[in-house]
Amino acid sequence: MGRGRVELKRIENKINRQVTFSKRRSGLFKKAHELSVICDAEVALIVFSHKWKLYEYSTDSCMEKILERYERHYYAERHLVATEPESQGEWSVEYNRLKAKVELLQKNHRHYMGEDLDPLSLKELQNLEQQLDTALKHIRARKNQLLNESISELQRKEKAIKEQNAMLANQIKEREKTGARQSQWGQQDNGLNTSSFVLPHPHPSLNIGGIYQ
Amino acid sequence: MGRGRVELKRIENKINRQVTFSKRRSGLFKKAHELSVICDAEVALIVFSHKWKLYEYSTDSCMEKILERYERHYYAERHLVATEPESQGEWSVEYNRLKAKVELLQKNHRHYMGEDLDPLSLKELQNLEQQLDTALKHIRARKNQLLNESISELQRKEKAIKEQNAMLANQIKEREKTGARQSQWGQQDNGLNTSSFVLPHPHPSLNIGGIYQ
DNA sequence: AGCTATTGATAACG
DNA sequence: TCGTTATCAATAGCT
Repeated sequence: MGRGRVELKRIENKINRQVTFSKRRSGLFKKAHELSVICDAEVALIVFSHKWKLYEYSTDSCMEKILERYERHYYAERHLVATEPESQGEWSVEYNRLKAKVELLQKNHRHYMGEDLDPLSLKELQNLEQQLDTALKHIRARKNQLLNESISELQRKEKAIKEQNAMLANQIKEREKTGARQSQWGQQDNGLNTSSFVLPHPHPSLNIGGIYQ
Repeated sequence: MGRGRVELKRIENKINRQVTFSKRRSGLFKKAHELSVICDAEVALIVFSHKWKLYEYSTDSCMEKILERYERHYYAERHLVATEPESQGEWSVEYNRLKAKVELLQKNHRHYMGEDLDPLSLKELQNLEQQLDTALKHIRARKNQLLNESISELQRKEKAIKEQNAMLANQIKEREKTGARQSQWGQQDNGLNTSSFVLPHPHPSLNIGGIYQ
């Protein structure tokens, strides 16, 4: 609707996208409200802009109730009725809500581990694939970041140690010179006590790929 | 829209309400999807019919993620203010156990989505990477299986339709022959009534990758 | 934000 | 439930 048809594709122009978002969002909210009133339904609608700004609509302004019902839906009433006849107090409601949530999360998690895929549609599989692909990219980026940091740290340490080595070598050289001079008068404390050669405290282990932390 | 305007009021006629609900619901879902794609937004839409039947749409079929983000918007504050001082009974033990479980699952899930990776060690990242890699293999295998099944089905259909075409072409040829013969005696029913040419019922759509069912 | 030309959604009906 | 069509509503492109 409007001048010229619109294809189902992200609008690249930022300004245009923002304007369209604003218009369509209010249109969507209006339709959601109409559905809820005209057809006596409960509707919950959450929208995040691409900048994570939140917009929400819910029938009777009662989002929590609807979300709770949504989460409990997968747990079904069988548990509430059959397994929990001892609904002694209001806590059982909250408890069952949590229980439903756990089940939902676990189901989801199995999918994320590539299990129980049979009930998923092709579209859902494709979404899952893309989601995991993106996650994998993030994980690998973070891993590489850690590896690079470790490498940099190692190189820094290497450099420091080399410098220390050079210094030590220098000191030894000087000592030899002094020693050679002093050997003419015999062995005695030359004023350079051994503590001068003690290495600084070692760097703590970098623990690359450490198993326990 | 439609013949005659609609006022914002519950439809009393049950049948009408049901029909309108069905149509408007799919319209709303379509618009929600369009908004999410065209404007690069995240949308979660939950609808309960007045008989508590659940319908849902969410961007990328990832309702949990959006709801979690939604809850984080508000629960963040609430958590800081009210830190459950009402440990009234033994049930709170079980309840808190579940709560911890939920939090753990959610934390885990975020990691599986490539979020909140900073606190993870290199070793943990590598484990996660391998896990996701394996999951991705399973998901792609399943996806390919579905795709191949669809292709086979399409080829089967194609073959059937081709055979039908050949048959129809044959019938037409025969009919022309008969028609040519009969034209010598004038136009009359040749015994092949049109119903002989009616195609069998079409195969239902395979709905490959269909978003709305 | 406001204005239209258009397209899209859908109420009523079959 | 499904398709069609007359209407009305939403909105794309401009200003």
